[in-house]
Amino acid sequence: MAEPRRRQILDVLADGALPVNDLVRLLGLAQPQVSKHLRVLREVEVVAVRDDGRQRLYRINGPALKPIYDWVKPYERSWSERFVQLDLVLDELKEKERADDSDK
Amino acid sequence: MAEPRRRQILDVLADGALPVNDLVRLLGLAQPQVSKHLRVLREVEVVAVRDDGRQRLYRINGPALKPIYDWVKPYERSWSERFVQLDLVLDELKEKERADDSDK
DNA sequence: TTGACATATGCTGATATAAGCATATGATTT
DNA sequence: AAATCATATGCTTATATCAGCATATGTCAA
Repeated sequence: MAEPRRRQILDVLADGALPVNDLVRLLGLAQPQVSKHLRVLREVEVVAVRDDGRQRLYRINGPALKPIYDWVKPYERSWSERFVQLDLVLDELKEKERADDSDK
Repeated sequence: MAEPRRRQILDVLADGALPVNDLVRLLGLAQPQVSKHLRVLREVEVVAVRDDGRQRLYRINGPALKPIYDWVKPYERSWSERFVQLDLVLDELKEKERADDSDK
């Protein structure tokens, strides 16, 4: 899922479920490649399939993304505006301190 | 960052900045490996360094994780309790429907 | 400045992963 | 049943990535 093509596939699927061939068209990749990437995504369960006649509709499986969310969430704090500003100030102070030290 | 060792490093750093050798001890990896992983993490800016005497203190750079957060956040909805329950019900209905169809 | 400590980099071999092509499987229409 | 459409899989080659070892760079202490 670090692979850019996978991200791309997921981004496209974000707008809703799609059959494989639509993905092929939208991404400009060869069909086998797309199927293989989908296989990987399926195995990690970040994507789900539903058979629809001769097509197979792929959609994003939201819940599978929860672990990622949980992992990143604690850091949300560190980029919320107020804290970013505060960190900048602290960094500046730290720099100043270093400068003072080397003056000694 | 898909690499488990990187995740491990980040998890350890989550508790605060650490010098390389502490990471080596905590992770049980060889020092060069750790340095290399840190290099990668540094390049992606998901980690920041501060020189401290002969040590180099590494810490997590929260803001670099924001893009991941932003990407995953839209799906938060899909695993929040109410919706998960709803989805389960819908899936069951769908199954039932399939069963009925094959009875025909 | 020499020695010891902390960290980084270069190189090699092993392993994983993707692309590309051919082809298999499975469902649908006639 | 045959032809056709949609998707999946097998195989090969090219490329990326990691571990491990040796060694380089930079910093502090005596």
